[in-house]
Amino acid sequence: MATIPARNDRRIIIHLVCPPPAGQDYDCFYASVFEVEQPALKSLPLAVQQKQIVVTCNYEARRRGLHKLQLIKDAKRICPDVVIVLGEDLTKFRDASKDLYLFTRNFVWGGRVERLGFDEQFLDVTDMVDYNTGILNPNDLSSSFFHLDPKDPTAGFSYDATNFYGSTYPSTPEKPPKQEATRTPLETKLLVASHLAGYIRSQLENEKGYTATGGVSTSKLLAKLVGSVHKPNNQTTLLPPYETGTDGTRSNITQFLDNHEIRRIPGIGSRLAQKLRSRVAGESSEEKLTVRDVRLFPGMGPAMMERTLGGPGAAKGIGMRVWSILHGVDNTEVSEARDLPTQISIEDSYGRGRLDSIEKVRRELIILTTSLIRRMRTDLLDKGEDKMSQPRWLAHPRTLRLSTRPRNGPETDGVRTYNVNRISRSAPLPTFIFHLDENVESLAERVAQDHLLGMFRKLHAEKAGWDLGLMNVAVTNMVESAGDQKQSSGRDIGMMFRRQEAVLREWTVHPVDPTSTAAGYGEYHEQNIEPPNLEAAWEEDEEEPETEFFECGICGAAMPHFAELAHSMFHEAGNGRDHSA
DNA sequence: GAGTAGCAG
DNA sequence: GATTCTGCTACTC
Repeated sequence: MATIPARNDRRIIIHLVCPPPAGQDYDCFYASVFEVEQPALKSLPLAVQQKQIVVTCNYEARRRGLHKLQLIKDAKRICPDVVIVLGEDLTKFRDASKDLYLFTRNFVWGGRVERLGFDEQFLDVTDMVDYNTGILNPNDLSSSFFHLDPKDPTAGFSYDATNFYGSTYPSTPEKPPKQEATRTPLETKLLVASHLAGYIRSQLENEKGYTATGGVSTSKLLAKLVGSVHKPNNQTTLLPPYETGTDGTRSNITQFLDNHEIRRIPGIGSRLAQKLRSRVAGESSEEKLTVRDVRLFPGMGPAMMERTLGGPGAAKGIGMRVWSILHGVDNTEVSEARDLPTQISIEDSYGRGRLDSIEKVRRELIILTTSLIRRMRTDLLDKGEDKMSQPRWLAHPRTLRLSTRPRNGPETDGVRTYNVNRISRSAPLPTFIFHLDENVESLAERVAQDHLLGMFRKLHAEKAGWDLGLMNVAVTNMVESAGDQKQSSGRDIGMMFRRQEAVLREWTVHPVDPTSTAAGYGEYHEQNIEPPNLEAAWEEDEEEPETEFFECGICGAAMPHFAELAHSMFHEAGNGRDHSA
């Protein structure tokens, strides 16, 4: 038996899809947003259009034979009375998604909610469930109370802890409800969590008008997969046992995962599935491959997996990672709420002949950049609480990227048949883009004219002959603004110390040790600390920043202004003149 | 840092 | 298979 990493079954994770997918991988979030806006649409066949395509549609449309990624003209032929709404501008969907996310985050201690796309969320509810499992009264399970706030005994909801809320896998309708005494601790926690999932789903429906499918288990992988067992508008909890017993009882995880088609497993995309298929089923097999087929293939293990999936370009440790997920082992954390995106991009696609001259390109670049700057202003700008305070950039992207997709793909390289279809160029983002006193259109024109067009010519050196299917303008390489009082004061003292050390190292001259700079740089990455950020450098375009120095009254050290807060906290924490102490 | 690949909805 | 309009991570150079 090959080794796999131990599964961490101490966590409890809930996965929500909003709204529930109705079929295979069917997401109709966009359609739901329109329905919530205009409830009359619910009973009509509704399709959301982007370009020539139905990107998604509601249940009624689906019932009439429409489906995702269908051509508009086919949709109209099949269902002549279909209501078509335009969904190329994602603003509305982005806003709805954020609203739902902030809503669920209210319930979850520590804000442990991660978003996946617009319509999915992972909730790490370990602490809430542990707390509420601990206070269960075994003598009166049927009238339990779930505490949503340990400091407010009235906050929460009543529930019946003798049974799971919603469905389970395996479903056990024929068996009588188990007595609490016979439940394992894990089973009890999952049961309690199922009621929390049900409560959050009902709140989502009552308060926001969105139905959701839920999955409850101990990892993101399992919660997500089990959530799609009972759809729509239901939830499923993956029941223990999670381990294969010595007495031969089968792990429900293996049971559950084994029948899944390999491609359906999150993390196994089309490329990995293809590689696995050719290893296990031979080169040109059309058959659907299940997790069991792969797992039980003779000689299969982490090593063969690595040989199958590894190679140049592959992620490190891919073999072990995939081998683990086939056994239901996924110890990836639910990432903490992120309040800033790591990149923002705007793209549009173009029909034949729509983008075949530099003048057309220029016009489109201005349009794209206008949207991009608007998005930067809504997503990266802190508007300030009162009218007196100045808006402030929360982050400064440092890189501008232009991507295009030539209509027939780039030069076919003969070996690879599949379409690697985007090409891109990046450059430093001009800092005038952050000017708030200039109007968006004229900023966009400058960016397009003075920066993007040059990048475009690098991508497409030929003066003519190209015909582009897509252009995308992005800002990436986001650097959060440091020195913001609100943010800084929220951090713990340990964070301050590490920041302090990093800041000082950067500003200390080490003439004898040439490795010191590199060592300091490495630390930012290891500890995930931002390098010192010269805020002033971003504010003005051509001018050199004038760094104001602060002199510490305790130790006499001089430092740039941004280090002052960290430095004084260093002393407040009881440190004296001697920094080496 | 630049550019690409592959994952996701 | 790729079609839409994104956004994330991680690789190579």
